[in-house]
Amino acid sequence: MKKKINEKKERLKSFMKQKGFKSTKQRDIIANEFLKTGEHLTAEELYKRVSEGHKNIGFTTVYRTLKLLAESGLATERIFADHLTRYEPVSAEEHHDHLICLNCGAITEFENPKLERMQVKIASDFGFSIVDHKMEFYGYCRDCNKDA
Amino acid sequence: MKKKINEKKERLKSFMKQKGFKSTKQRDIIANEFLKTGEHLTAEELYKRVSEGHKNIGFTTVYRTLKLLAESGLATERIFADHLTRYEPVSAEEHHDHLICLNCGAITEFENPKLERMQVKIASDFGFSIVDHKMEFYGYCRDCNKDA
DNA sequence: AAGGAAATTGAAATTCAATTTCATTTAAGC
DNA sequence: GCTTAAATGAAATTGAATTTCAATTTCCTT
Repeated sequence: MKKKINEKKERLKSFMKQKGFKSTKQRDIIANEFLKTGEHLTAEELYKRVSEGHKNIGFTTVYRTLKLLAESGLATERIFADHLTRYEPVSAEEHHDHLICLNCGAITEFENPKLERMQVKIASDFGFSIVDHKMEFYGYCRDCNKDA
Repeated sequence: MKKKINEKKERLKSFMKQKGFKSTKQRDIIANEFLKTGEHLTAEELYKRVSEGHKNIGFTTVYRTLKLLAESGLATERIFADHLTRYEPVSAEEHHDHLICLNCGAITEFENPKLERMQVKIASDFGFSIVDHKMEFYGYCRDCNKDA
């Protein structure tokens, strides 16, 4: 797990070098916290986490670092039904989709190759070539079903 | 087709009565244009259409009428990758999904019962009960593929 | 049909996340 | 160490979405 994060940090470093971007303390701290956390965070949420330990890091820098991570391919921007922009570390794994609990807000990821294949087929039947897709289920998770 | 629209207008009327809302010229005109158009329109777009023939109708009223239509179950709010809120008349048909062209912006609808069933099954494997779901394909449509 | 309470309208103001600006600070090649 | 181009962060700006409020309209009651 730690290995993977270091791998990603290396990838970020080389991307930045190639683009002529500088490596800074702030970016290191922010990227580290983001990759470590591995959740669907808004810039605001990541800012809160980061600034707990580092009161001198500004929101703008967190925001821009997330954009940078997205540009370098280490993060993906996602917008769910609450309209907020969230960021998620990109894994080497397959494309995945999301289950979103309307009660507790938990976001669960899943992947299903069979579903993926079906999607590609449907699209091609329309003469449509897929670049990306998005699929979200909204409902109630196991825990919240239990409580009800 | 015209029948369906009238049916919907009836539905709207009874919803409004029940809720104690008043029927006005503006609402009639806006709802009519919206139901007639049947596309994925933003409030801004619908406002432009409506105000061509009725220069005295304000944007706010269009906006509020769309919200009202959504409340009454005659429209659905949708947000695609451009982050704008669009409204779409609700049809009696099955749930449907969207193909969105990254070049020309065309939004094509499709439905696939087999896919739906698969989705329900996947969700239930996670102990998840689905209330709603959203699926969007981003890519290039037949026409734009041709041009390239 | 007139009166009046309550809802509607629409221009303007406000909100709020997202993004940009700009003066100051910092990183990294020479 | 010096230089300069990029990075930082507080504050300002943007733009869609939403709310406010005075004037208007609907519709219920008489």
